[in-house]
Amino acid sequence: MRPARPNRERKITVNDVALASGVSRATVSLVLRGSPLVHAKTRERVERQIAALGYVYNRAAANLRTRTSSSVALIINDLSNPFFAEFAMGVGDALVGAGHVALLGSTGESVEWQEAVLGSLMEHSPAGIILSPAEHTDGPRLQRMLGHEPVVVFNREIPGTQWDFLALDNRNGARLATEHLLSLGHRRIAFFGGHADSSSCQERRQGYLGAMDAAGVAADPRWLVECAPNRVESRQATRMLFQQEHGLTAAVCYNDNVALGFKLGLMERGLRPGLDFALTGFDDIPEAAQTTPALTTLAVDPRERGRQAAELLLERVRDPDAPVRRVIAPVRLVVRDSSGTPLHD
Amino acid sequence: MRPARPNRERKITVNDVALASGVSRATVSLVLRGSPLVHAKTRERVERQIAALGYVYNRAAANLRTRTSSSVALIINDLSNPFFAEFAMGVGDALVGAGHVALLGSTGESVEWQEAVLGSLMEHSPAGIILSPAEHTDGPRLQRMLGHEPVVVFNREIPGTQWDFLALDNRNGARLATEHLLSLGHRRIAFFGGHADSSSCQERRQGYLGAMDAAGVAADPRWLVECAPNRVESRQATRMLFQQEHGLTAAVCYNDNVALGFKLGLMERGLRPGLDFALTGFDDIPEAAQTTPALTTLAVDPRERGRQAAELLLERVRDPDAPVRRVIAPVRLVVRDSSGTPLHD
DNA sequence: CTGAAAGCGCTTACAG
DNA sequence: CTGAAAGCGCTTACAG
Repeated sequence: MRPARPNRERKITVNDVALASGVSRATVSLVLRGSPLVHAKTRERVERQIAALGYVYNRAAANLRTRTSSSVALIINDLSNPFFAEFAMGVGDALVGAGHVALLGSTGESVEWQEAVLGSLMEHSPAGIILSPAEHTDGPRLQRMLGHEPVVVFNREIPGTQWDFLALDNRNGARLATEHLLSLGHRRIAFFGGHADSSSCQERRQGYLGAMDAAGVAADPRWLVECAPNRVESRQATRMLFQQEHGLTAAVCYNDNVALGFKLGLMERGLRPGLDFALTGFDDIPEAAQTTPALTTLAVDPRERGRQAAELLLERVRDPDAPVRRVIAPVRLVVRDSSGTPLHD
Repeated sequence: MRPARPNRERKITVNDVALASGVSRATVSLVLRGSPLVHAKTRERVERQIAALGYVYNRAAANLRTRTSSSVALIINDLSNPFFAEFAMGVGDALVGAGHVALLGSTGESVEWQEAVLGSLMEHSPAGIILSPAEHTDGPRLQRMLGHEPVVVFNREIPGTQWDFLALDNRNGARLATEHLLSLGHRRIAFFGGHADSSSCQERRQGYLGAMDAAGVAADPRWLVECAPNRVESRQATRMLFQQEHGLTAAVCYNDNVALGFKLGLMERGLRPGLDFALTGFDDIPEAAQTTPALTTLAVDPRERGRQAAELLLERVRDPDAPVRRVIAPVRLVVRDSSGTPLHD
């Protein structure tokens, strides 16, 4: 509610353009909106004045009059993660293409901050919200806060809400990774990393367990290791896995960062990734291809997901009564050195 | 200029709140803005109705009336780079704290796209612009386009413009890195990576040359190697450096990504980073601490830079006539394994 | 094809 | 302390 400072110079308005080109405001407005009602000569005259005066369309005023909005709130739980940064770029690109603009908010995985940011963004009357929610988001509370606002939820399901949802095909991705390791001869394969209470971790574990089961391999529950989805935690957590003698030869990691941390953990105890121990990741971050050995992983194309989220939201804005959608985006296995060559016992 | 769809339900306005609480619109407005003119009893009554009706303040309408703006355009050349993503988070945080919101645009280093994005964002009447410009931005053209709009330029100088500028202390950073390598006994030190026509590369090279000069070491011009500031290019470019026999023992790299690519290049030819060859980076991206050996680099705190940029801009908005500022943010040397132990010839 | 008038949701002097 | 009125920059029926 804090007021900002007014601009010094008076802004050029449709009025000024109308005066300068000798027509009414209404006509200028029609020209701006590309109406065919205006005579070509008149249009040309008006457009010349628009350029000459340096007129800038005031979309906020137009939106107020028409009770529309040309902005979309984009709330990202962790923008410092390249996956989400790429997603944000995709959203931004698609919105600009549709004449919209993204209002950016980042929450740093804090539910409180997320609420504050949402409150602030709501006052700018976005046409809708694209939300990559913070962990442990309170669904019903959020639902109450946002009312009938069009919302697309990305990546992480929010229990107790009825919004459009876009996510990766976590289950199939983990299944593909596991099948790949199985096909190389591995049997004692861990699933490593992620928080067991998050929907994406659960889905990936299901994919892993499904593949193990289908191959007739009994997965020891102790092969499911939880850890925060980042490199530091993962590196440390490898210790737990190797203190107990499980005889593991491979691991399906929750994501690339976990896999890269795991790799460091392997190297610390003298194991060579890809040779002594096989690994897979998830996300295909740029580094996956750059590291040595290069990381076998699942490509998820976050930029394209961003575009997709923007389109889903714009559709929802156009048709608020359409049935709620769950879109599961495909992922693609990218095989690289880290999963090694066929294993022969 | 494409119209969006109107919301279905009529929005709750100050009028509704006034009616429900039996006061005038003006009084509601005063309550919203926290004016002391309103009687405590009245205020309470109004606030109860605000909550009961679920009224949401329409900041766009208020801004229109007061001819102010509570948004800031944030244009980032490369959001997929964690450095800029962190910067964007810092900007966002500081803006939310000041009751403002960030309109996000990313350009992907394309000057054309940058112009399109700016044009689109300008129609939303931002209070000002924080611009991390694309390479080869045409200064005078941009200046003409943006007129007297408050602008803070980040990271990369735009020749031919007169805007506030925030950058890292590139010269001193490179100097510190070079001095560090010198202190370990290195003499044949390359400066590796970056585009020679970019201001930040020029500054870093100056810091490097200055330190070499001060140490009485003549830097061979062929030790200055250009390459795009990313890992892939850098890895390839190491070839050129080692094809010629320079007898180099260390390199100051343009940034961390270049250094990490360089490291891969070293390993490909059997050299051990930190043991056979010393390295430094610039930025202190999270990976710098995680890689093995950990990378000696310069910490630049991009999140804090974001906050700083937001504050600079808000000051500029408040006082458009204040003298133009050039703020050079300090950087801090972080010594890690990649620069190795003292060298004895 | 063009113009006069009303109104989007707010704030702000100005009276009372 | 509160209310009536004007106006921010636009668009949109409605006449002409």
